[in-house]
Order: sequence, then C-alpha cells, then structure tokens
Amino acid sequence: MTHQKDLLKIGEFARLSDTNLRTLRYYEELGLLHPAARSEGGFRYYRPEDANRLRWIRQLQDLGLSLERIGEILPQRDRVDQRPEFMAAVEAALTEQERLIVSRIAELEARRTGIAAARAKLLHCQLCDQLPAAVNNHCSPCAHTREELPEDLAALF
Amino acid sequence: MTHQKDLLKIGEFARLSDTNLRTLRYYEELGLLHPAARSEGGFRYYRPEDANRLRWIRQLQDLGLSLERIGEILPQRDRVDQRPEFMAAVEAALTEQERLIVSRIAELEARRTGIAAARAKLLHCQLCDQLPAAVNNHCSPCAHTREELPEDLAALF
DNA sequence: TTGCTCCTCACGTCACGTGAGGTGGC
DNA sequence: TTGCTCCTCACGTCACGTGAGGTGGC
Repeated sequence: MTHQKDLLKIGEFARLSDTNLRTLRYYEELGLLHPAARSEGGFRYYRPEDANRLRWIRQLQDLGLSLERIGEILPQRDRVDQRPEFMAAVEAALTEQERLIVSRIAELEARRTGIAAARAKLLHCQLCDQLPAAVNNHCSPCAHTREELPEDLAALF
Repeated sequence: MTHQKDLLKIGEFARLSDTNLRTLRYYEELGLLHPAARSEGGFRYYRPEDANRLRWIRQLQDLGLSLERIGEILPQRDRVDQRPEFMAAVEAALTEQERLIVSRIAELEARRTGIAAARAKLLHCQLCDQLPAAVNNHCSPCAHTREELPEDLAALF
C-alpha cells in the first residue's frame, strides 16, 4: 500500500502535537479525530495539519468542556457537502470558543484583583501579634480592624 | 452536645458554597477541608467562613492542579503555632496562584487573537467556490492565497 | 532477520456521581 | 412519632495511564 509521503505514524504525530498514543486512540473511539488513513496491518496515519484539530479539542477541554460537548460543537467534516450549514457550524464553533475565552479572562482578572487585596492585608498581618486559630475563628473578623479578611486570605487562615 | 449557633450542617454549607455532599466528604478524606465539628451521631458541622477555603480549592482545580498538588500548596492550619513558617506558606500560596493566573490569562489572550484571525479569513472563505475536503487537503494551503490557513480555521476545516 | 513501533484488550486511577440501607436531629 | 437530613459503604463514570501479549514496517 502506498501512502502520501507526509503522513505520520501515531507516535510521531503524538510527539509533534504534544499528546500520547492513548489519548489519540481514545479521541478516535469517541469520533473526535480520525486518522487520515490506516495501513493493511492497522497502523494509523495522520496528516500533520490535524495537529490543529487536536489542539482545538484540548483547548476546549481546558475551558472545562466534556469530550461529549466538544463533539457536539466540532463541525462534522463529512457534512462538508452541505456548504451553508457547514460554514455556519464553523462560525458557531469560533463564536462559542471566543465566548468561553472572554468570560474566563474576566473571571481570572477578578481573581487576580482578589489575590492582590489578600496580599496587601497580609503585610499588616505580618506586624500583628494575633495568630489565626480556632479560638479567634481564624481572624474572622480581624482583631484590629473588626472587618472580615479578604476572601483569599480567609481561605488560607 | 452544644454547638456554636452559626455552624452549618453539610447540606446547607454545600448549598451556600455551591458544591455537593460527595465533594465535601471527598475533600475531607484527602485532608483538604475538615468540618469545624462533628456531632455525637457523626454529623458534620461547618463554619460559614470555610466556604472561602473551599472556593480556593476549586479555583486551583480550575487552573489545572490535582487535588494532591493543592494539598501541598495549602498552608496547614494545624501548624499555625510555627508563626514565621505559616506566614511564609500563606504568602507562597498567594504567589503561586497569582503566577498561575497571570500565565493563564496570557494564554487566553493569545487564543483570542488566533480566533479573530480565523474569523477574518472565514469571511473570505464565504465568498470562495472551494470546499474544504480530503481531495484538497482541507484547504491547506488555501487555493487562492497559497498560504496556510490560520490554525484555528484549519482545525475546523 | 533484528529492533523498534504499532496493534488490541483490559485492568487501574482520579475526582467525583449515584444509589442502597440505615440512623440522627429539631 | 414523623419526615427530612445525614451517615457509611460500594459500585459506576469520564478521560485517560499503564502494562500484557502479539504483530507490522523500513
């Protein structure tokens, strides 16, 4: 059997796309990423370009989606003959990921602000003679200011 | 047995902190979050303030850490008597989470830029007569520009 | 032909989900 | 006392991790 000369066996494809064999086989089983070809003996052969599809899947996982949900969002390549529907599905997938990214960034910025507040308060705590413990309800509220601690500091005290 | 009047049973604590009973019991088993008290009959009683500690744990999970790693980062409350070490551990935990947040935000901003590039290219594709398919290597490279597609578009084509 | 890579089961793991069967608390 | 909440097993699930035992490919 002759193959296109730039197809990759699963090991090399995994190395290039920073995954491993088990994950690639599992994604195939779920219908998320199929090799471009199989040899007579059953060897999987991947196009190097499919590393993009793989990264797309991992990014959505990173944003908290299940593989089942990712399968729903990924446009079906075998329905490319229905052109307007396929193009709409591609745009919807881009829009959905952008929405997830934007809201995640907003969450993270808020968390970052919270950490900064905890850090500022901690500077005062360093000079304090109190110790957070069960007996003073872990400094909640603070013995000096009578106010609650910043949430991230209360989490650690 | 008399309890402080503002301790919460596991169900109410779970509702307030947006988790569930199984997760709280599992975190206790791993030594991440212990109830402030237990009744004679074995009922768990939580301080409402411990919702902060719980949110801290979930945020680190969200950033991709395993519960084992989170346990290593969380300052041990029972070692509060060693004051300088405890305070250093609190600061280290804040620093570590901030580091994770900042690098995650940078990743997400980069992804967002990538999505915008894919979107821009897709506008041209809408006017094109080609269809991404196996026969033209899924438009890689593009028949018009002879260039590779933006990665996020290649992922979907 | 040799060695490295790949194949398909199949059991293990992490972080819970989901009952089963029984008891505690206002 | 009744009903709602909680208790401890314990098996199930998702997304893989990790061998076992065997075969393919330059």
